[in-house]
Amino acid sequence: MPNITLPDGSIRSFDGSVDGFELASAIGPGLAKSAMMMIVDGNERDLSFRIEQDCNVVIITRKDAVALDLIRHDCAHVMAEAVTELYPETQVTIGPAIENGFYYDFYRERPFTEGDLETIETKMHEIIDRGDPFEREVWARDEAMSHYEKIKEPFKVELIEGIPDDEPISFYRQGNFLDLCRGPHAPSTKHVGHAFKLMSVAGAYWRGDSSNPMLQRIYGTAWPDEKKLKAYLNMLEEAEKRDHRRLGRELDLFHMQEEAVGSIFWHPRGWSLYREIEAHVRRRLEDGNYKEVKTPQLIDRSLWEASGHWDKFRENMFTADSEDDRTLALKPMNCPGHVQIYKQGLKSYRDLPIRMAEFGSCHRNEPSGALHGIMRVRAFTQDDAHIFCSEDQITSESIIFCDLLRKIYKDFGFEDVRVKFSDRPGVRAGDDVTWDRAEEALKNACEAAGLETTLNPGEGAFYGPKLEFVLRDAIGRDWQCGTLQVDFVLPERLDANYIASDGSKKRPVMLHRAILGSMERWIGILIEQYAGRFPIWLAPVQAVIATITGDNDDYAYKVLEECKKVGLRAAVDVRNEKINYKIREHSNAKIPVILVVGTKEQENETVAVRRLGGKSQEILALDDAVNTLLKEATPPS
RNA sequence: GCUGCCGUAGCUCAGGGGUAGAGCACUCCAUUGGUAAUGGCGAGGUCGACAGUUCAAAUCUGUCCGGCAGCACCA
Repeated sequence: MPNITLPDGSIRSFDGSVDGFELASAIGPGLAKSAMMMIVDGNERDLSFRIEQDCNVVIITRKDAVALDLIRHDCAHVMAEAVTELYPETQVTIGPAIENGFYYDFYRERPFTEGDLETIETKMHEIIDRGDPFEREVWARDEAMSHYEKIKEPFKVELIEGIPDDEPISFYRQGNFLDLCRGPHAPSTKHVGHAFKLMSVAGAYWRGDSSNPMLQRIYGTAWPDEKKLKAYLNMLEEAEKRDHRRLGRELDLFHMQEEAVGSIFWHPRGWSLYREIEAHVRRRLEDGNYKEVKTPQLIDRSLWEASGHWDKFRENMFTADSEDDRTLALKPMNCPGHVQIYKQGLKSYRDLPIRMAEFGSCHRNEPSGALHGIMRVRAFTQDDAHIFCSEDQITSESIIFCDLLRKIYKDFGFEDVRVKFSDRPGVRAGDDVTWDRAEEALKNACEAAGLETTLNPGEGAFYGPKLEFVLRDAIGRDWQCGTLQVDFVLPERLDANYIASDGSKKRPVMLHRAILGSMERWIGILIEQYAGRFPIWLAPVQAVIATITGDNDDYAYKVLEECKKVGLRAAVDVRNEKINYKIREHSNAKIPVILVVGTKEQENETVAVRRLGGKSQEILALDDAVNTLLKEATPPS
């Protein structure tokens, strides 16, 4: 005799057990038709689930946000059915819903081709139109095992082995397709709808482990309706236009070429951007009482052995031989070098904290498949710093750091940053007591700094826990930029110490920290963030002076001189082209300001100020215009 | 690194066993024009590299290099 409480607070009573279909029908025929699944006391259930006891129930229709994952997961099953129908030799493995869609991993000898995707898609539409119901079955463990052993699907056997004993082993059947699955699913394949598209095929290791066999992953996207699908595909197209690799070329910022894979050739405009960013961070660091240093590129392997990098990082290091038979390594990190500076002379507790910064040029031999534009390269510059402090300074230094980081992110237009807290990994240095202290200190700092973090379990560095500050690029990929890492190990390995107030010798703690992460990655993110339309203080060319006719050339050069005198980055365009042509070209080049000078302006010593994207113009006296621009071009204070 | 796809002019792309194509960009000429493309002429390519098949390879095959997507790895 269940009494069922609905989201509006009303209660429905039934004489006997009731399933979701019956419940939805009792509420209304419209709901019965559009119902996809239900949530019973917080648990997602199929509509066919029988309710025996009093509970709270929410009926989910395709309009509900949670239905999105359901549709995508259903769609993955439909895809798996299509694939097994078309290519019976294929083994299915797993197929979850993900952000924006779903995927399914298959195992087969011959990989899928792009052409196969179309075939599969057609078959999927067919299956959806067939509208077979998704039917849940619960099997005994040994039955399930022997089923998959019999049909020779070792991946599924492995999955069953991983299901805890107290969990039911459920299958879902639709038509002739049967799949091990936790569920829930919509009532039938018809409920998936036709607003989906298969996007790509790629290899993916079984269980995400590169020592396992590689599966064939098909990615798809699925939405409640056609309109949302179109909007998503549109968004992808728009995102492609702000891809930093494309804008880097279009705006003449940098290029890369085969002879220097993973390294960047910065063009004048890109380098201007780079220098402006560096200068700004440098100002902020000076305000934050950091001292900037510079350490060697090539360092003898003995130091890397002592620091532990030779052991842990050897594969990623470039080496070179010197004439006296030494093996030198291009630095992949700056920390050992900074410790060397710290160790020059005795340090007292009174010297701490020491905040040592470097725009450290690092080389890492990244796997070729990891390289990505200027976001992931082999030669990059970290806005690195190490804070040498005592253990009881960890929290306060972390808070100061988080404030600085947020200030700098805000300067560059990033207000919302996701922060991951990575705690102790399985393989680590240092004892558990030390780890407890380090994690505690970092946690306290996050709280005090008002940072919301998500836990990234087991992903800390081997020497300590870390915070990762993550930004997202135009095509939805996440990139770690800033980081804060607590390290008790390196000072020990490299024998750094200080004299405490009681006269004893103590180990300092090292906080490894970066804000931008790498200049290169940061610029990549920045290009995409602004879609190439940089704020005027960062813009490589802040203003172009464009003439109407050749008679205005002299005056144009005079305007240029005035701009340059106050430090504005300006250029003239005295080409024999119409003003329309010049406007269009400099607008496409995303120059923030165009100063048009014609005979009228020349006679009155004025300029016509036209801003990027603006429709109108403003006539200003030359002095006023220069002063206004100068003010706007001042970096954030 | 692994799997798949791709590589033709500076860019975007067509073509495809027998003399290499377009648009934009570039050069030069004419045009001196008021807020997102003035008109015309011209130049520009060992068709990623190397091997093989063939009378003949940009085209077919193989190997390598590089790029792209994903996986793995990571700032």
